[in-house]
Amino acid sequence: MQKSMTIQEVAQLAGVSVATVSRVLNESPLVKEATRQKVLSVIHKFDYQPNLLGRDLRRSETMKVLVLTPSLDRPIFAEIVKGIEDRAKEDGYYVLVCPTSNHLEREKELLQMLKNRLVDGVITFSTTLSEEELSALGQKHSIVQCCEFENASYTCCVSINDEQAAFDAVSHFIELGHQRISMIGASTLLYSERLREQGYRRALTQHHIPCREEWIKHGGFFHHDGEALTNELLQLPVLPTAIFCMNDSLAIGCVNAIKKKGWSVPGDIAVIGFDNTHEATMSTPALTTVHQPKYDLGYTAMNLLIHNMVHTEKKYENVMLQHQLIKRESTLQS
Amino acid sequence: MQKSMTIQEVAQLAGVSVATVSRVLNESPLVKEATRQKVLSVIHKFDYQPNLLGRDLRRSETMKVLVLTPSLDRPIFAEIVKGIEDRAKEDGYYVLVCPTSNHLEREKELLQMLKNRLVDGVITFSTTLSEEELSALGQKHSIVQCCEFENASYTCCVSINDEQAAFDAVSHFIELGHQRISMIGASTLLYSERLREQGYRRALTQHHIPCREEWIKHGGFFHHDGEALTNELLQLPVLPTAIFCMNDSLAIGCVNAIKKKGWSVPGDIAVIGFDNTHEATMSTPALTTVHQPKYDLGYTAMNLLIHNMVHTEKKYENVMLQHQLIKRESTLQS
DNA sequence: TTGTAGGCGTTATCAC
DNA sequence: GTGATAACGCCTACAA
Repeated sequence: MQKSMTIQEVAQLAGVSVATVSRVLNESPLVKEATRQKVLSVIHKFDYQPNLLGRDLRRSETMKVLVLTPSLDRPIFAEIVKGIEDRAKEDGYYVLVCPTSNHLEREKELLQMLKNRLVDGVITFSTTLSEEELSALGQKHSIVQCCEFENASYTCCVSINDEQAAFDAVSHFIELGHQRISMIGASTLLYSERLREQGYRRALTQHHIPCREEWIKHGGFFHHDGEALTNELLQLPVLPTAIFCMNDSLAIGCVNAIKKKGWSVPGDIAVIGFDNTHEATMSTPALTTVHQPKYDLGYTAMNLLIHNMVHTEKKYENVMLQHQLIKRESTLQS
Repeated sequence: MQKSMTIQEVAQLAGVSVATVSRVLNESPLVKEATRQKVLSVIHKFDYQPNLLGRDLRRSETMKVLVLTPSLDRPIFAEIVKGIEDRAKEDGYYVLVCPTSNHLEREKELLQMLKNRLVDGVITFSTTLSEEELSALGQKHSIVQCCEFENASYTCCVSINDEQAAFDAVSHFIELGHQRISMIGASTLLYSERLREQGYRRALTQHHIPCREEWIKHGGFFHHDGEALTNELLQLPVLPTAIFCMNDSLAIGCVNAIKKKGWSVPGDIAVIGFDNTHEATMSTPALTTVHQPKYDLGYTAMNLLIHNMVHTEKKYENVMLQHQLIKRESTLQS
């Protein structure tokens, strides 16, 4: 990059001081209209672009927010990020998305940006940080966890009530007469998934249905994981008649595995997904699934983050938004 | 944020000058091991974190690269970004992903970060900028277009040969005996898509098959777009026996629409997709599709970008990587 | 209403 | 080897 114009040169060319140029740049009302025009004309003539590094350093804020996402190809994130961005725009923040691949080292590198004052705050979907690390970070900096979280003090979180959502889904199966209900998920490391498993167990217990450990499987986030896990289930001596999946991608893979065996959904086995992404309606049969208010989750998370970035006394709170069970063909009473 | 430790305070506590601390920070070899240890012990004791805004300002480089993507929920981008990130890591660059929603205004806001020296370079998938704007920008700054591009001077681009790729796909249909071949895509505004349409027409012409304009449809990127477009096709008086789709999501929607009408793929209508994302193998039938070397595209794009960020004499070149037609069930000879 | 000047936190060029 | 010190580009009291 060749060296570019500075506020000094603009000042000189306009015959005013740098302070005045700065005032014009920041739309200060205490600049005479005539000088303002003079300065603006120079700015436009030479297409002067302020170097915001100078401003950021001086103000010690960057108006940038980092969004840490495990991966870029999970459909649920796209809409959450929309919510984040819309709220960010209201206050002029930049939103920067960085995938971590769920890799601890990578995540720490990215979190360095916060410590190094390169960004003002972070929203994270699922962290690999320990409770202590997160608490320590949360005391000094602004961090909000979204959807998925590590339960720690000095920490903010916006999510749905995962336990209840799973309870609702499994209860729906039970109401339809199912007794042999399986559950497949991505990873037991996820707090949200442990909560959902609790909800799953509570629903079964409440209806005096015994819980079979071999019907609970974990293995990944994607289509092929759902297919693989379901294939494992389908080799069991006693087969489930219903499968509760931790996200819609898994559910699609699950449905596929069942169909490949020549069985039908929901005729032979019913399926419920999670998230209500657009995948859910593209599947045949369309998926019954737990709707997460994705846009609102993002918007709310950013809202909380902005509060904490702006005020010195942070609030550390867990916000829960409403979920909803969307009933579609994959659990239709036959 | 409470005011945090600076290099000055570290210097004082360690009983050395700021210059020495800076040297330690930057791993300069000309520091005596003893003083190095003294400084490091202070740094660790107080968990000093350098404010990189100061460094960036001083060095006038940020080691940050912006990736502009139309949306976050297009599976092809995830893997391209992996390639970008891996190359970036080799030279210590941060990669920041920002969705533009294909919205010109948003894109310009983001591009401001480049002009304002908040990032050192940009990789963009599809821009809404005009040829002139892009050329102007490309002269002063480092920009690489990836996969999708606006054909302008002072511009870099990494992609496959879209025209030839489409030609290959359609030729495959023709070899299988198809004569009534349709094509559905996202938007005629995309340069890549116009190229692919040329390839489509060339293949037909070369085999003396007339081109029917009503068999070419455009309307969006996603499943539901593919379904809607296919439904339009299926209402035509003369139906195609093969449909070439501009991406795998469209193809999945296309297959779905056909199956919902009670027809079979490839029995009644054969389908080819584009990109070879993981969706392609999850569909039933699995999709024949044009493979793009996604990771390599990203890696190569970042490589070129780094060259241009580092050297003052930029190279403006268009790199084409190899595509490949992957044959699967959706075009299987019945 | 405008200008002067100090400082944001760091690096880099000198001397010593 | 190490230490002053002048930038980097901008903002903002304070003075005028």
